[in-house]
Amino acid sequence: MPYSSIHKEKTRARIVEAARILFNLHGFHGVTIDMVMAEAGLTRGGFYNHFATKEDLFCAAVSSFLMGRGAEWRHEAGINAMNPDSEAALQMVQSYLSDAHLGAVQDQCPMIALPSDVARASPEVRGAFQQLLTAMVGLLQSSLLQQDAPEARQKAMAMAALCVGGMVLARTLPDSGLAAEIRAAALAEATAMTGKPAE
Amino acid sequence: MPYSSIHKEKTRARIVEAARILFNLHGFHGVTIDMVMAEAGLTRGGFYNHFATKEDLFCAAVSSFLMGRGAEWRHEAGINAMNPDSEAALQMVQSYLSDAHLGAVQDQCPMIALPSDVARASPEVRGAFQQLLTAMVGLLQSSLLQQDAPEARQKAMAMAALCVGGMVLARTLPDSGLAAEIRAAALAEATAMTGKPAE
DNA sequence: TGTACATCAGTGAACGCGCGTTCACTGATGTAC
DNA sequence: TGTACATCAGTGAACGCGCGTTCACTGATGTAC
Repeated sequence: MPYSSIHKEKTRARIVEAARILFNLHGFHGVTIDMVMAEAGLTRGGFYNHFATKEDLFCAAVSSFLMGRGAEWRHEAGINAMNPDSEAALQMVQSYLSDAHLGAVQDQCPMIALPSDVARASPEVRGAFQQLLTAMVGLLQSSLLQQDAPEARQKAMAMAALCVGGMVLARTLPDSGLAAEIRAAALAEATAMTGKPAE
Repeated sequence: MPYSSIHKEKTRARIVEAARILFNLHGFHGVTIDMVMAEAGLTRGGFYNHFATKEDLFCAAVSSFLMGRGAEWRHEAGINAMNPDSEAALQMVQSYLSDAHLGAVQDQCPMIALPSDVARASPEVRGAFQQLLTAMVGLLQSSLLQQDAPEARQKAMAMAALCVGGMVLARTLPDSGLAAEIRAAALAEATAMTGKPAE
C-alpha cells in the first residue's frame, strides 16, 4: 500500500477546492480539467484516478460548499435549533446579501454563481444543489422567533428565494448601482419577514 | 438590390427566435451555430451575414424576450401606469411563478433560464438582461396601489427578486415537490407585498 | 536495521471529436434598359 | 413587356483550435523479509 491512505484523500480535496473556485469564476463549461489540475498542482492525466467524469467533479465541488463556507456560516451565525434568535436569521440574510459576498466570487454560494449550470446538469449535481438550499432554509427557519408556527417554513423559504434571487440578479446586472438597490430591497423585505409575527 | 429589403430582417428574426428557444433549453455553451441555423431552416455559413459572433446572437436572443413574451405579459396583465391596480401586480406574480411558466422552458423568462450564462457574458448581453429586470420592476411598481409611495420601488424590486429567485431555485431542484413549495412560498410572500400599505 | 519488491498516484503524449469562424461559390431576385 | 445584369443572402467544405478522455509508463512510498 504505497502512499499513506490519507494522501489520496488530501489530493482529491485539493482538486475539489480548486474546482469549486474555478467553477464559481468561469462556470461549468468555462473550466477545463487542465485548469483544475494545474490549480491543484497536478497534471491532466491524474484526474481520472479521482473522478470518473468532469460532471462528477462538478457534483463534488457543489457539495463541498456545504462543509466549507457553509459550515463557517453556521458557526458565525451561532445558530442552532435550540437557540432561536431572530438576530441570527437577520445576520445570515445580511451576510448573504452583503457587498463582501457579492464581491468574493471565488467563495460565493453556488446557488448564486452556478444556478443555470446546475439546472442543466445531472440529477446528482442538482441533488447537491438541493442540499444547499435545504440547509439554508433549515438554518433560516430554526432561527426565526416563531419557528414552530405553521408559516415559519414558508417564511424561511421566501427569505431564501429573496436572498438567492437578489444576489443572482445583482451578480448579473452591469449597473452596480442598480445591483446594490436590488440587494438593499431584498434585504429590507427579508428583514421585515424575520421578526414580525406571521399574519 | 436583390431580395426585398425586409427579407433579411425576417430571416434574422427567425434565427433569433430559434436561438432564444435553444438557449433557454440548453444554455449558451450547449447550443451551436449549426443547431440554431438548422432550427431556422438555414445552413451554418449564412449565420455571419446576420451576426458578427455567437455572443451577438446571445444578446439579440435575450433582448427579444422583451418584445415577444414580455409584451404579451404587459398586455395580458393590462397594466399601465395610468391604471394602478393591485390585481395586476398579483396576476403578474402569479403568472411568473406558475406551473405553466416553470414547465414551458422554451418560453421562459431568460432571467430564470440563463442567469449564470449571462453573468459571464459580455456587458452588452448583461445590458439586455438588465432591460428585462428594469421592465419587470417598472411593471410591478406601476401596478402597486401605492405606486408613488417611497417604498413602492423597493417593494417592486423585492417582488422581482422573489419571483426570479423562486423560479431559479424551482427550476434547479430535482425534487419537484420542494420546488412547488418554494414557488408557493414566494408567491404567498409576494402577494402579501402587493396590497398592504408600506410600513 | 536495511533492502528488494509491489502498488498505485501521478505523468504527459495522443486520440477523437465538435465547435466557432472563414471563404470561395451559387443562385434567387430586384432593377435598368 | 421582356431580358440581361448586378447584388448579396445563403451554401457547404474546410480550417484551426481546444477539450474530455485514454493509456502506457514512471517513480515515490509502504511493506515483507
